[in-house]
Amino acid sequence: MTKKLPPTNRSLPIALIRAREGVMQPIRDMLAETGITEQQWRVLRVLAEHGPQDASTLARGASLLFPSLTRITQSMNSKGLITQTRDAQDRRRQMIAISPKGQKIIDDYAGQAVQIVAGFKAALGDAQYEQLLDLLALLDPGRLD
Amino acid sequence: MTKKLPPTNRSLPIALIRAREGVMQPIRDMLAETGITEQQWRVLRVLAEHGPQDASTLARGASLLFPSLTRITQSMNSKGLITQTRDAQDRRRQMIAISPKGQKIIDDYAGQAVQIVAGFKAALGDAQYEQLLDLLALLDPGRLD
DNA sequence: GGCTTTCCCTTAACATGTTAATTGTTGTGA
DNA sequence: TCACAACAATTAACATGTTAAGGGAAAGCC
Repeated sequence: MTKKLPPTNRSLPIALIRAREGVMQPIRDMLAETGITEQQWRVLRVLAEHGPQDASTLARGASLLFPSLTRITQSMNSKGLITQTRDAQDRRRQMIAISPKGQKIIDDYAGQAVQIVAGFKAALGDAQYEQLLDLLALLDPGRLD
Repeated sequence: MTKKLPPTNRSLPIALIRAREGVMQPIRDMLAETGITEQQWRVLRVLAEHGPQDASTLARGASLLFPSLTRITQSMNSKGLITQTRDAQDRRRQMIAISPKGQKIIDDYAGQAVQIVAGFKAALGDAQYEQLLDLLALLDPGRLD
C-alpha cells in the first residue's frame, strides 16, 4: 500500500502557514505605523509581561532563534527600545530589559492588538477559539512552562 | 476598562508559530538529507499534485510570496528539479513543471512525510486532528479554492 | 496607431529563519 | 592549576519573508 501525501489544502504544515498569514496580516498593518517588526513586538511583549531576563530565556519566551534574537536586540538597543547589561556574576550572560520608550509602544498599541485578536475570537466563537489554542499547544515542542 | 494583552502563551500568533515549529522540525530533519528546503518541497508537492502551472497559481498553491517564488524557482531550475518555459500566447506568463529528478524526490520521500504527519495525527487523535485543520482553514485569508 | 492602464514577473533592500562555526566564560576533574 | 568540557552569546552564510519599485508584455481606449 503506497501511502500518498494528503492534498496540500489538508496539509497540517501548510494549514499552519496560511492561518498564521491570515492572523498576522492585520497585526502587521498595525505595527507598520509603529516602525517595529512583528518579532520586535513579541520581544517587547515578553519583556513587559515577565520583566528583565537573560537572552536565553527571552529567546524561548518570544519563540525566536538565538541568532535572530542577537540581531533583533542589537537593532532594538540602538533604537532605544530595550537595554542590555552584562551580568556581573556570570559575564557570559546578558540581561535585557524594556525601556520606557519600548513600554510606551506597548501601552499605545495594546488596545489595538487586543481588538484584532478579539475579531478572530469572535469569528471562531469563544469555545472553538480556546480549543484551537489547546490543540496548537499540543503541537508545541517546548511546552514545559 | 483597560484591555490587557493575553499572556504570550495564550497568544494566537505565538501559538501558531510554536505549533508550526513543532510540526516542521521532523520534516526539516527529513528534508536535510534531500538537499532541498521546506519551501522547495512545497513547490514540488504542488507541482506533483496539480501538474504544470503558471507562477502565480503556483505561488498561491504553495503559499509563497512572489519574490520568494522567483528566487526559489531559479534555484530549483538550476538544480534540475523543475522546468520553466515562457507561455507562447502570453509572453508575460511562465509555465513551471516538475522534472523527473524532482518527481523522484517526491516519490522517495512521500512515505516518510506521511509517517511524520501520521505521528501528529495519532498524538491528537483523528477527530481532533481534523478539527484542527478545519479551525485553521477558518483563519486562512485566501480560502477561496 | 499611439497612449495609458493593467497584468505577470523580477529586482532591490532589509529583517528574519536556519544551521554551523567561533569567541569568550565558567565549571570540573586530574 | 591546568587542560578540557560545558555554556552563553555572537558571527557567518545562505534561504526565505516582506514591502516597494521596476520592466516587459498584453489589453483598452481615443
